[in-house]
This record gives sequence, structure tokens and C-alpha cells, in this order.
Amino acid sequence: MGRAPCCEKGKVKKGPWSPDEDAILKSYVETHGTAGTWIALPTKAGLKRCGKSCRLRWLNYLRPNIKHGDFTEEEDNVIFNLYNQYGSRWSTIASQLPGRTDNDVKNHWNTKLKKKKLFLAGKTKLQTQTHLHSKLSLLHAPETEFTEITNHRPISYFAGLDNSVDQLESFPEPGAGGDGRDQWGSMEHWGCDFPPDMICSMLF
DNA sequence: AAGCCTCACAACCGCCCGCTA
DNA sequence: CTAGCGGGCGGTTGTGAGGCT
Repeated sequence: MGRAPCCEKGKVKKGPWSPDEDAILKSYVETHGTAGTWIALPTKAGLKRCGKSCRLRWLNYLRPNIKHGDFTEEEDNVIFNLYNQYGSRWSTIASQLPGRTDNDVKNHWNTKLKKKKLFLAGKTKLQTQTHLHSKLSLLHAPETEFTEITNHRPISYFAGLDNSVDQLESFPEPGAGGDGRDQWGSMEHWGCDFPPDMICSMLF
């Protein structure tokens, strides 16, 4: 059986909004608000559109103070950080970016940032493998341990190390006065701003 | 010049959740 | 308590513009 659709198919217009429709919707919402419900709004405003479609159009395009155009480097960084924190909760992420909508952020992630993330993941894995090898050799770690760590981790695991080289550099050399041995003894430690499961879900 | 491909963005679909009667 | 409704949200698809062959 399933749930009845929110509006009758065939009786509502679909596809891109015309400037006229935009003007009607904008004028109506600015004058009357949503008039109680979005579902009833198109009828009251004289639009042959689904209420949900009106809501989406208003929120993503017509609402005041909406920012269109390129995302800044700073905004990208915010999105990266919040994605690591919350995952694909776009509305939560968008709420931290004034003028940006969840749809904007989602599209931006899917078209640009996702690829950037994958690129960084590949780059990071190479850097990390090289660096880790040198670190482990200093520790006289068995070759099997290195193989275990680098080969048996999904590439996504290394994506958690966007700042990996910096992180690794900041770790003390063994016997250099710090507690390097302990830190390097626990390999889970240095991956681990983000749990591997989360990284996997981010990338695949 | 034309056809094809890729990319970015707009819009739709359908599920989930909270509210209310 | 529960069923129905509307809003909100994330995933997905459609479309148009621009680049490439």
C-alpha cells in the first residue's frame, strides 16, 4: 500500500522554477510567511507546485541572505572538520556556515571535496608509509609489523591522517627523552583522530 | 561544426521523526 | 496509545553548460 504522496502527481508542475514562479513564491512568503503549512501554501499562493518543492525552493534559493558561488578555503576547512565530526549531517554542517544551505554543502562535498579527500588519502598513505618505515626501523620494529600496519589497512584508514606527516614529525624519537617507545608501541594511537570506520563511511 | 563527455548545480524522491488529535 | 500528517533531511537523479575530440 505505502504512504500517499504529499501531492497528486500530474497535477503539479515539476522541473526548474521560472522567474515568475519565483516571484510569486517570494512575494507570498514575505507577505504571509508559510501560512501555516507548506503543503497548503502553493494553493493559497496560486502555484501549481508541490508544497515540498516550494519549501525547498525557498530555503535553497529565494530565502534572504543566501550565499551563492564559490566556497572559500576557510569554508572548505570547516566542512572537512564538521564532516569528520558529524558525517553526512549536512543540515548540521550548513548551520555552521552562514548563508550556505544543506543542499549547497552537500553538492559541494559530492562534486569537489570528496575528490579532494580521496586525493589527500592517497597522498597521505604514500607519505605515511615512507615515514612510518623510517620510524619503525629506528624502533627496530619487526618488518612484519610494518607490513601488517601499512598493507592491511584500507586506504581510508590513512585518510584519517590528513595531518599525518605533521603528527608523525611531532612524535618524539625513541630514547630522545620523550615517551616515544610507548607512543609508537601503540599503533592505534597515531591513526586516530578519526576512527577507521568513520573514515570508511566518509569515502566509500 | 558536431557529437560526446564531464562536471556542477538544481530539484525530486522517499524515509524518518515529532507533533497532534 | 496510536495513527496520520507535515516538516526536515539525506540520497539520488535530471539538466544544462562548457570542454574535448
